[in-house]
Amino acid sequence: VTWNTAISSFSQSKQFGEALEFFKFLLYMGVDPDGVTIASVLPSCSHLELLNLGKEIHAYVLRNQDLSENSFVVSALVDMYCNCKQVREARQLFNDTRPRNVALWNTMLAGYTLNGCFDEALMLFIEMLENSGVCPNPTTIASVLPSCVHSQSFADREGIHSFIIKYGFGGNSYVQNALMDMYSRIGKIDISEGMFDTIGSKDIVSWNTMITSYVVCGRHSDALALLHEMHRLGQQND
RNA sequence: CGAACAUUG
Repeated sequence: VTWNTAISSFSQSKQFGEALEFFKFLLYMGVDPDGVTIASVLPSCSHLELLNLGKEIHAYVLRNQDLSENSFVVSALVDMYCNCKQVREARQLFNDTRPRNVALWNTMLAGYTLNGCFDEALMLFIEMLENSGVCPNPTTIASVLPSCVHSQSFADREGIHSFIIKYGFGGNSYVQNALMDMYSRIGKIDISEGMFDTIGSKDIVSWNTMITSYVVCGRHSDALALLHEMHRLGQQND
């Protein structure tokens, strides 16, 4: 338990290397890791793209009934495979896993989006809505929105917006930012502008999204004005 | 008690 808190504090402060070092040290000491340890250390493999270590951990998980049934562990494994560009492996694991909770679906959707498999992401999203019995949450929406933007075969961009409102996710800042980004990418920057003005708590991503939207459509003076306002309000950026 | 997934760059 003490070890787990050490590992999770490492990985939550983005010190992935340290988390892994500590994990290896624990194994060396003969401690056998539980589900929390595994789920805490896997994001480190994921972000550092250490596929081989991730596979070793997967092998270890397969040898242990409790670990294989831990939903946190399975999601973390799927995420690790996606971040290492092993979408096939991730999907395999996803297919073999039951029951599938929201986070597992979210992980798979985000993985498809990350790897540019936009149509697959949308297909999976539809499958989730139709026959999974699992309800989407704001994370689901924020994972799948970029795929709506980039997929050629998805035309109904406003449809997804009303869908979001219907589910009551319109107030989530991740969703708001993703929607702003979507509208500016399809050339409806006036809608992005309107959303930006009504967002109560603008974060760095909101500002960045709006500023770069102005830049890409050639409204450089608006971009600069917004940049200055951001600095005036004391936001961070780099 | 503590652990996994998301939006711009």
